[in-house]
Amino acid sequence: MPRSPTRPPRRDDVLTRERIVDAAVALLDEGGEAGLTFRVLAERLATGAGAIYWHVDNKGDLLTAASDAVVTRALQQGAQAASPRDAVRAVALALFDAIDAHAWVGAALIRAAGRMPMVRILEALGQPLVALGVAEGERWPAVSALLHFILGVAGQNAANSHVARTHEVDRTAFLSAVADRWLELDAAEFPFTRGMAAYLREHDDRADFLAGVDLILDGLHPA
Amino acid sequence: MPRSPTRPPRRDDVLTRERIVDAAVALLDEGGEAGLTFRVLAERLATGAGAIYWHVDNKGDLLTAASDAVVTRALQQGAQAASPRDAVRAVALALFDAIDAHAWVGAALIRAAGRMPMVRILEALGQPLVALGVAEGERWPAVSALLHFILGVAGQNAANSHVARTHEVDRTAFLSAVADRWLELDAAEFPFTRGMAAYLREHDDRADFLAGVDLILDGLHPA
DNA sequence: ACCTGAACACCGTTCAAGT
DNA sequence: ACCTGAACACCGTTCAAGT
Repeated sequence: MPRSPTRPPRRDDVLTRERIVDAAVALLDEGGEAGLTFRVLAERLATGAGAIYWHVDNKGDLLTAASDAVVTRALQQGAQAASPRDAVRAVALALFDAIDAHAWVGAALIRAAGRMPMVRILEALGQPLVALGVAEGERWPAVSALLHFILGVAGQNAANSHVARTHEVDRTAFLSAVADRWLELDAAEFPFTRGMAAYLREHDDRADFLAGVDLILDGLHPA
Repeated sequence: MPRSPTRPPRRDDVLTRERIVDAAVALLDEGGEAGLTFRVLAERLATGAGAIYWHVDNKGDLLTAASDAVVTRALQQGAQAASPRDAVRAVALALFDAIDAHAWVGAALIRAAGRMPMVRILEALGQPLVALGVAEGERWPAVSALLHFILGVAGQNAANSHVARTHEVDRTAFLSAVADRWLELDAAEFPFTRGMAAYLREHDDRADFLAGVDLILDGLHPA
C-alpha cells in the first residue's frame, strides 16, 4: 500500500451534501431561519464557509433541501392507512407534528413552490383524494384547499409554540396574552374577534386542526 | 411673525409614520422583502437611516405596518354584499387581488400572527360566517380553513406571478416550465402530480380560487 | 475534485451629537 | 421632540490559491 498511513480518508470526514443538510436542520431547529448562517454552519462542520458552496447552490437551495429532509421523514410514517380518508388525516397529522417540531419548515415550504418537498406533499394528499372518488375537475381546488390549510394552520401553531418558547412562557400563557389584546379591541368594530378570545385560550390545536381537515373533506362531492 | 421666513416647516416635509409606511410599501412592491432596506428607505425619504427608528420599532414592525396598510385598503372595497356568502367571496377576492398586486404581503401576514392586519381579516371573514349560521364550536375551524386557504393560495399565485415577472417570462410560460419539471417525475411514484401537470398549464387561478372558497363554505353545516 | 479563508458589498441597529 | 450619520457587529457570496 503506497498510501500514507497518516490521515486515511475516513468516510466520516468527507463533507457531503447530506451532512451539510443535517447540520442545517439542527441549526434551524435551534435558532430559526436567522440561526442558519454559512459561518456558523462552516464552524460546526469544521470547514471554511466557501466549501459549502461546492455542495449547495446558495442559502435558498439549502433551505429547500432541509425542508425536503424533514418532509420526507414525516411522510414515511403513517404510510399505510385503513381508508383514503384516514390516509389524508394521517398525512395531515404527520405534517402538523413535523412542522411543530421544526417551526421554520412552514414558511420554508411556501417559498419552495413547485419544488420537491411540495410535490411530495401534493402526491401524498392527491392519491387518497383520487381514491375517494373526487372528480377530475375538482382535484386541484381540493388539494389546494387541503395543502394550504395544513401548511397554514400547522405553521401558525408552530409559530405560537416557538414564540412562547423563546419568551420563556408556556403556550397557554402566550395565547392568553393574545386573547387579552383581542379583548381590548373596539366592541362595535371587532365583535367576532372578541368572541373568539375565550375560545383561543382553551382550544385544543390538534383537535381543531383535524376538525378543519374533516370540514374540507366534507365539502368534496365524490362523483 | 417672529418666525424666520426661510424654510417654514411645511407639512409635506415632516417625517411621519404614514410617510415611512407608504415608502416601505413602494419599496416592497419594487423589490420584494429584499428590496426593503433602511438605507434606501432613508435615501427615498431624504433622511438618515436612524431617523426612521424614531417612528418605527424595527424592520418587523415596519413590515407589519406595511401589510396592515395594504389589507385595510383591500377590505374597504366590497364592504357591502347581498348575502353572507357573497360577503365571504368579496373579502376573499379582494385579498386575492391585493396579494397579487403586492406579492410580499402573503408571507408578511403569516409572520404577523395575532396582530392587527390578521385581526382585520379574521373579523371580515368571521362576521358573515356568524350570519351564515355557523355553530359556535365550528366557527374557529371554519375561519381557520378560510383564512389559511385564502392566504396560501393567494400567496402562491402571487409568488408565481412575481417569479415570472423577474425572470421576464409571462405567467403561462413559467407555469409551463413547472409542468415540464413535473412530467419528468417518476411515473410510479408521482402519478397524481404528473396528472396535474396538464391542468396546471391551462387552469384559471381566480376561478379555481373561488371554487376552493365555495368548497370550504359547502363543508360548513349551518345549525 | 474538493477545500481554504480573505475580501467584497452589503445588512439592521445603536447612539453620541446636533437642532 | 426629532433628526443626523458614523460606527458596530454582523450577513451571503465570490474567488484566487492551495491540496
